[in-house]
Amino acid sequence: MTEYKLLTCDGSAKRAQYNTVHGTIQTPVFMNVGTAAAIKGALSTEDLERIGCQVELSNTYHLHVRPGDEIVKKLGGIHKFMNWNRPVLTDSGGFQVFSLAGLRKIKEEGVTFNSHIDGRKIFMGPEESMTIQSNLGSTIAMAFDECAPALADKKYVTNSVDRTTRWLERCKKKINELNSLDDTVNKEQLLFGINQGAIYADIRKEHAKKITDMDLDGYAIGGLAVGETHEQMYEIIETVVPYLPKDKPTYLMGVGTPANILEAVERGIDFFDCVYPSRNGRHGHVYTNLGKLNLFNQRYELDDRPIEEGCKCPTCKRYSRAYIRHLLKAKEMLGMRLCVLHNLYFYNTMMEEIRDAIDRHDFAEYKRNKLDGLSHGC
RNA sequence: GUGGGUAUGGCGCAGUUGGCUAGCGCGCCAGAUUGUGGCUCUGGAGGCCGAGGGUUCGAGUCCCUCUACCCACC
Repeated sequence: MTEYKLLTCDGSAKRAQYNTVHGTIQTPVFMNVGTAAAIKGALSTEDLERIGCQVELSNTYHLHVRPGDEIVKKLGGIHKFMNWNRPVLTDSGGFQVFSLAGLRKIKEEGVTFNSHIDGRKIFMGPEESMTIQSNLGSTIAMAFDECAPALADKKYVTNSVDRTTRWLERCKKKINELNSLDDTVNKEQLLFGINQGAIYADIRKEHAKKITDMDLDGYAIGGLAVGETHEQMYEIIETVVPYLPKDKPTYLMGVGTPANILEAVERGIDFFDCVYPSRNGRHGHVYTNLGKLNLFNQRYELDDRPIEEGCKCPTCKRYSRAYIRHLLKAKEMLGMRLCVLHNLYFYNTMMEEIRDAIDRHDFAEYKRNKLDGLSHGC
């Protein structure tokens, strides 16, 4: 059922089609981030269809603490729960080990957190993460990893990555067991492994080789965009990608700006996700082909133009910068919603343009022109 | 009309027994934010301290007059 069909290559850039039980994903793709089974900013699944969202990303940890993965399972799994029938990728909770630092204790078996909702102690290891993701029934489950800080020293990173590798073996074993159970929501749930190693090329390389040998459904590069420079990030992608299988999807986790995405596609990445379009949208920062605008700025007070002339998103077809600015300043929910709709449409449309450019073997030219426009503010 | 109270940046307030370039919250103007806590953080602009006079080396602080507003009583 699952098949990664490589359609075209343009340099290192890949154009592929990924067939899953929940439908086909055209790559390169940007996954729209809906941590708690919803895109923040009051977007509905109808909205997501309207703005070209192919994959929605959701989060293991967040759904485990609320409403509880058992509840989602009883309600038929995350697709039925959200009323979204296209692919869903669930992040493993591994990143929360890193982002909720201070609230956690890492051991070989797993990690003890304090819930950010009510403070209660939660234990999560590879098996727990896989069980939760299985209960959710997402299309793609992510391995439970540790995202070490970019500035961590080499010794710490070596130990951390070794443990992440052992965790990955446990994830694989567990998901195979879960997929073969009778009452499993999605018996064809896929598992992506995650490459780690901070900014150390040799650790990254070794780790990439090891996880590739484990023959997983896809491969992510994690632990980037967490404090290192853009140049370091691009170098690491160039270091790692050659060691990952060509006939499997690659996923750069948590990245990034439109410019980051263009650079990473050029280096062979298929999947992306980032909170920027939604979080920035909520904060009134909107993307255009001529740079980013901050709609809170006073200069838009009397600006009756759409966010971007010619944009076909639901927001730009009807509403002005001045009106959206007013909504944002008045803290009206509609203000955030209109900005998030526009931003996700912008990202999804950019990915479509990228796919077309690769199809035409014209990616380099497309990228140059796009970056030239974006450089005004992105 | 009488008695009491209050006047400090757009709004709400602090300003100790008079003592260096008058502070705070909100708002405003900008900037951050990369596998999301609708959060948070960082800068910045803006005040002849109601008006006038006086005491003092020195007054937002003390005294006098006036003005505006608030409360009570007539």
